[in-house]
Amino acid sequence: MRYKAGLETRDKILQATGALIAETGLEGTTIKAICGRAGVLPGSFYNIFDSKEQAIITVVREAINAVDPDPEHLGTDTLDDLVDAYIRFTVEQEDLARVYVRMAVSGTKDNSELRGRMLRHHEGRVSRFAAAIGRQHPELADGEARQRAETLVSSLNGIAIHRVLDPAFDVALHARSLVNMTLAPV
Amino acid sequence: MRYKAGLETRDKILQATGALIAETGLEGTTIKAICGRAGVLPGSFYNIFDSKEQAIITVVREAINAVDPDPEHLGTDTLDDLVDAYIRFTVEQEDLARVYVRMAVSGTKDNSELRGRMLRHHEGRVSRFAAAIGRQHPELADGEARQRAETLVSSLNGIAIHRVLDPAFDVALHARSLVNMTLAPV
DNA sequence: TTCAAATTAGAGTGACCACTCAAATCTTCA
DNA sequence: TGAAGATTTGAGTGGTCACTCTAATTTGAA
Repeated sequence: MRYKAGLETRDKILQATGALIAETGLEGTTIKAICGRAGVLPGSFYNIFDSKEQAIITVVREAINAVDPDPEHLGTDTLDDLVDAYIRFTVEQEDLARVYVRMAVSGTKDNSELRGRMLRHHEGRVSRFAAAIGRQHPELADGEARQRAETLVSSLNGIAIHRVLDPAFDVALHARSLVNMTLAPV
Repeated sequence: MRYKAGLETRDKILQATGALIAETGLEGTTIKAICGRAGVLPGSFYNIFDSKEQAIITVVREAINAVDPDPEHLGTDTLDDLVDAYIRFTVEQEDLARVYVRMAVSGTKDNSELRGRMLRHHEGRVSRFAAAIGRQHPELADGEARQRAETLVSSLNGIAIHRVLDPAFDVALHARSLVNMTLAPV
């Protein structure tokens, strides 16, 4: 992918993939549908992406990065910023959020490739949450902040998933409640 | 299904389905595999179940019921009992837990059939959690107990899902921490 | 013993899907 | 401008899958 044409094709494919996920879920997002929508042929698709999965992962990752309150990882984000970004992704991109969850639980228990990647992503998020907690409450031991971050992030995942099931679920309310509990003194 | 033979076939199919889910995940759990393992032919399968999905749902539901601390819904269960049962299902039946989550997030946003059923199930669980919280802390307003139960159950879901991704994740630790936070005074 | 209904047999169906490949064409830069 | 390499073309492949259908067989109540 060194020429302009390749980049344009890539963009068209990613856009078509995102639109299809929103409209038809993962079921409707076939190679044929993606290519048809993007005005591209399967050969071109596979010239750029190794697999359908790779294209989908790219779409999700870019959407997640788009709401990052501190994309450069400068450590300037507060816990509220981080939680906000998380909620925004969940609420504004619910279709992608569903796909994200779905990828996480797909495959067998020893399908380590994708799972490892998601764990690393989760790990990074926990670290940032822990750092933000530490900044806000310096009296907290590092280990304590980290454990609270772990509980918080996993719990937020649960909130997000429930919202995927029930669009009326008040994500913000429960997220706030979790943050308060997390920052409460022992 | 009025004769003994039909019931036996049903059992064989459910057992084979459960075993296949544990061994190969949802991908390997095809009609062909189920029938082969159960020593049954597709015709028999479809004489008893309307679809593959129905058989899988049956397996999951029966496994969840099997760990219910109060199957008769007498209201004798404590919050710890409920959380324990939840954790047990997550840890001991991790393959089924993964399938459970997967079914929840499968399909499109308006695939209301299965989703509605799971929401009702979740709703029932929240009610029992709320009742247990109320029994333990009668000074709490009903609405408050219920909201805490909602946050707790959703958060536990998140914990469970993370455990599905990372078998080393200490579910019990984080669950306990959540319970403590939930029961803490405002 | 009879017979209607339940159950099994098992080959078959049609659809769909992710992905491939070799030839043709285009793009860039030396 | 030439040529190396990037990109497109698009028909094709091999496979899998959930599910169906009709005829044969078995069951159990009357």
